[in-house]
Amino acid sequence: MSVPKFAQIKEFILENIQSGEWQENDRVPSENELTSQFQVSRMTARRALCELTDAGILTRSQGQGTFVASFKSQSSLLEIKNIADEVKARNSDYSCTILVMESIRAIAPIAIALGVEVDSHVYRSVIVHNENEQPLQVEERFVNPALAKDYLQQDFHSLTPHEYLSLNAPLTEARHTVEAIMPNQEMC
Amino acid sequence: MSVPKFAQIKEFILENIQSGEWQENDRVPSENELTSQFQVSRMTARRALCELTDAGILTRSQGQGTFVASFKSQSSLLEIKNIADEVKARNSDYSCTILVMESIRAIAPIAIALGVEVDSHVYRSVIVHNENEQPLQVEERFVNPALAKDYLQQDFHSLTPHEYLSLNAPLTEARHTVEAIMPNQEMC
DNA sequence: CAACTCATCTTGTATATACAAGGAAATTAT
DNA sequence: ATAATTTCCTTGTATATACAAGATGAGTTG
Repeated sequence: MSVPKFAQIKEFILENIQSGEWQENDRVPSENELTSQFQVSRMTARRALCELTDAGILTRSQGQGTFVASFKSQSSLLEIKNIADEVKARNSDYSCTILVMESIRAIAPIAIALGVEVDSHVYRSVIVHNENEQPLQVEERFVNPALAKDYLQQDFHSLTPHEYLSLNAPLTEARHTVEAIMPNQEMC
Repeated sequence: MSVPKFAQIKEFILENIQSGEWQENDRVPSENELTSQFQVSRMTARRALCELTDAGILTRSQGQGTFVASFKSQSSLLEIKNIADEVKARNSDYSCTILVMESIRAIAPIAIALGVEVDSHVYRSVIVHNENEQPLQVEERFVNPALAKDYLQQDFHSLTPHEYLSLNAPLTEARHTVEAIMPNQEMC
């Protein structure tokens, strides 16, 4: 058994998503269906689904099924989730504050780093990560809009769904605070 | 069964780490030991260990055992790992380049955001995340050194251990490139 | 028609079991 | 004494099974 069965099923699912066969929010085969299709036990099919869910590629809902996660709610959420886990392991509590979330014109160095033209529009976010109420990190991010069209919506959406964080509950106790603030007042 | 058994075991392990009872790289109880201590099946004990491993709190090695992960290799690595997963799901390949990794003196707005004094030392990193060779995000990070003493070593170390990424293999195909470059040439 | 119950499908938790494979230490053979 | 083998403990993969719990729709009942 060179490549484990559960990994084969994961590949199968990933390929269907990558090819566009299964779109966002589409339903993917249930545990029982995968059990039949791949001639494996339910636990093995389940493992594939669960690991892809942990990775943020799928979402699951008891009684309903498993679905392709919307790409919007990936990058930032996962990141926050894992930073939260780490902080929790260090016996702390986590929170973050979004200072800035905007679209700006790229100044030269940013444009060069992103490979876009100077003065073209890029997305920018500034987030403060707090540990025990104390600011731990200031994270500034510039995003190439050509490659991530809905970055702004993505992060704005990722704040409202308190549900998502509730799902990953036991370890995650992240708290989101939105404080839309004037841009460009703290950099340069 | 209000709180699942596997979650209780996770809590037990986390508490021992948080209290300092189990230090970094210490060995934690094996699946069989947890099975006896908590009177659960091996699969349940295993689940607790695996989930904490996925969260980056533990590391496992076949034949050796399960150990408390060193905190150094957490935040940045996990983050990279998950961004990599996301990019993979979008049918892309991922790489990142560390442009800057340094200790600087905080200018006013950064100092305020981090709650430290102006001109005091803070850590700063600039990382470019690439998708299909194209720069997707520029991520700049300022870190409060009082709360994360080894941030610089942390990220420098996180580049050499190619092993870590190999472990999380199936989904992760991250590639690290270090290009130590002069600081402060692209911001302001 | 409305409300309720029930069957059914889904995911979630948990167990017992089996074998494979890696690592380390004790045992044995050279 | 050194080298090879064996043994044991560890994690990794996989199965079959059981019951719980959420969601949905069909059917029954009022």
